[in-house]
Amino acid sequence: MKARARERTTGRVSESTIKRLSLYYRTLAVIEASGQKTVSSRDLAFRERLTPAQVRKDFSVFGSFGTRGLGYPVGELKSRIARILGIDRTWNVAVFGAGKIGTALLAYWEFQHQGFLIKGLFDRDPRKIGARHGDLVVTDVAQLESEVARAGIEIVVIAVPAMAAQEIADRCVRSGIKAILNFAPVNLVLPDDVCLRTENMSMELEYLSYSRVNAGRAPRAVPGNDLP
Amino acid sequence: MKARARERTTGRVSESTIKRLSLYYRTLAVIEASGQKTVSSRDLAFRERLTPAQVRKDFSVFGSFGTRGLGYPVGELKSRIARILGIDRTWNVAVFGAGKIGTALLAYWEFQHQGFLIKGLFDRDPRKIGARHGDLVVTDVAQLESEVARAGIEIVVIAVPAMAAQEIADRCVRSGIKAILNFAPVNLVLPDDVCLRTENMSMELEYLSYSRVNAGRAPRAVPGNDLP
DNA sequence: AATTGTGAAATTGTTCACAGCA
DNA sequence: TGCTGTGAACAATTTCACAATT
Repeated sequence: MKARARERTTGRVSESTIKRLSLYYRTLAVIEASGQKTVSSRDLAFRERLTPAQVRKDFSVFGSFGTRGLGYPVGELKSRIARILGIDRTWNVAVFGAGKIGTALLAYWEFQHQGFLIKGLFDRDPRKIGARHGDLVVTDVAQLESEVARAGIEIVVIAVPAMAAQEIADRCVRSGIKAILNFAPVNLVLPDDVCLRTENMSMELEYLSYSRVNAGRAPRAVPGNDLP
Repeated sequence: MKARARERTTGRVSESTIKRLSLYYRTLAVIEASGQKTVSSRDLAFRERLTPAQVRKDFSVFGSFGTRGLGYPVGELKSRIARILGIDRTWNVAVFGAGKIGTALLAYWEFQHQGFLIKGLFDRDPRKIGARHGDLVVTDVAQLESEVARAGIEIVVIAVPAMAAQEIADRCVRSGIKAILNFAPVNLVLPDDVCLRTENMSMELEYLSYSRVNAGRAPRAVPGNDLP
C-alpha cells in the first residue's frame, strides 16, 4: 500500500477496538506532553499492557498512520483518533439528577472531558431547583423537553434514583436524544437506535470480589513483544 | 450428568461470564422481589438482551442449577451466583480521597453494595481530616498502613487526583492489598497479582460520541454493558 | 536495523441444535 | 410439552510471522 497516511472508511469496527482507541488517546496526550514525537506500537502496547500486534491491528482498521521503521507520529495519531472517536468537536450534555452522583460528575468534569460540555443540570426536587453549581443552575425536570431542544442537548447523563430513570430516559428519547450514559442501577429499555451505556460500579466491585476469591489464577493480559 | 444441582470447580472462566453473572444477580433480585419463584433462560435472556443459550452456557460453567422443563429456582440461583462471585460474605473497603468523587461514592453506597462495607475514608487535606460522613470520619492518609491493617481492609477504592493515585496504590499494595478499584484517570502500574479495575468515564462518553458519529450502523455493546 | 501493515493461524467466545429429563 | 445442559458449528478477536518500507 502506498504509504501516504490514508484514512479508510471501514465497515464493522469492534467495540473493543473503540474502547482501546479511547485508552490510546489518553496515553497519547501524556506522551505528547512529555515532548516525545513518535511512538512505536511496542511502546504504546507496553503502557497499555497489550501486545504490539494488537495496537497495530487497531490502527490498521482505520488506515495506515505509521511509518515503517519509525513508528507513529504522536500528534497526528492523537488527532486522527480524536476524529475517529468524534471528539474533534464538542458535544452538548445534560445531567439529570443533582444529587450526590450528579454533582460529583460535575466536579469530575471540570478538569476532564474537555469536549463534553454540560449545558443543563436537572432535578425534580424543588429544594434543589435554582441552586448554582459553577455556572450551572439546577432546572426543574418539568422543562426537560423545552430545555433539551433549546440547548441543543445531544448526550444525556442519567444520575437519578433507579425508580425515576426509565421515565427520564423515555422523555429524553422522545425529545430526540440518541445517546445516554446511565448511572442508575437498572436495565433501561430503549429503542435500538439509541446508544446506551450503563456505568455499573457493582459489576466492578463484584469482579474484584470474584478475583480475590479465585485468587489462585488471576486473569492477566500479558504484555507481549514482537521482538525483545 | 446426574441432575442433582452440583457446583463444579472450573478452571478458566471468562471475564465476560463473570460480568454477566453480576448482571443476572441484580436482575434476579428484582425477580425475587416480584415473587416469581422460577425463571427460564429465555426470560432472563430477554431482560438482559442476551440469548437464552448464552444464559445457559454461563450457568453451566459452574454446574447444573436448573430443572429441565421448568427453569431455574430464583432464590437458589441467586445465592449460587452470590457464592461464585464471592459476595456471600462481606468485604472491608477503604476509600482514598474525600473529595467530590469519594464522598459521592459514599452516598451511592448507602442503598447499594450491601456486602461491601466502607471501613475507612482517607484524605491528605488537613481541612478534610476529621470531617464526618455518616458514621465515617476522614482519617489522615499518613495512617494508611496502620489503618488498613487495623480495620482489615481488603479492597481499596482510589478517588484521589491522578497525580497522587500511583503513590496511594503503591502504599496499599505494600500493605498487602490485592484488589483496587481506581477512579483516577491514570494507568496504574501494579504487580501482576493485584487485581485492578479502572472506572473510566471518558471511555464511555467517547464510545457514545463514536456511535453518534457513526450513527448509520448502531453499535452493539458487550456484556458488562448493554447488549450482546 | 527498526518497525509497520496484514494475511493466516490460533484462540476465545457465542449460538445452534438436539438429547435428556421433569 | 417445555426447558435445561452441552458438544459441535460458527463467529469474533487476538496473536503470529513475515514481507514491505523507511
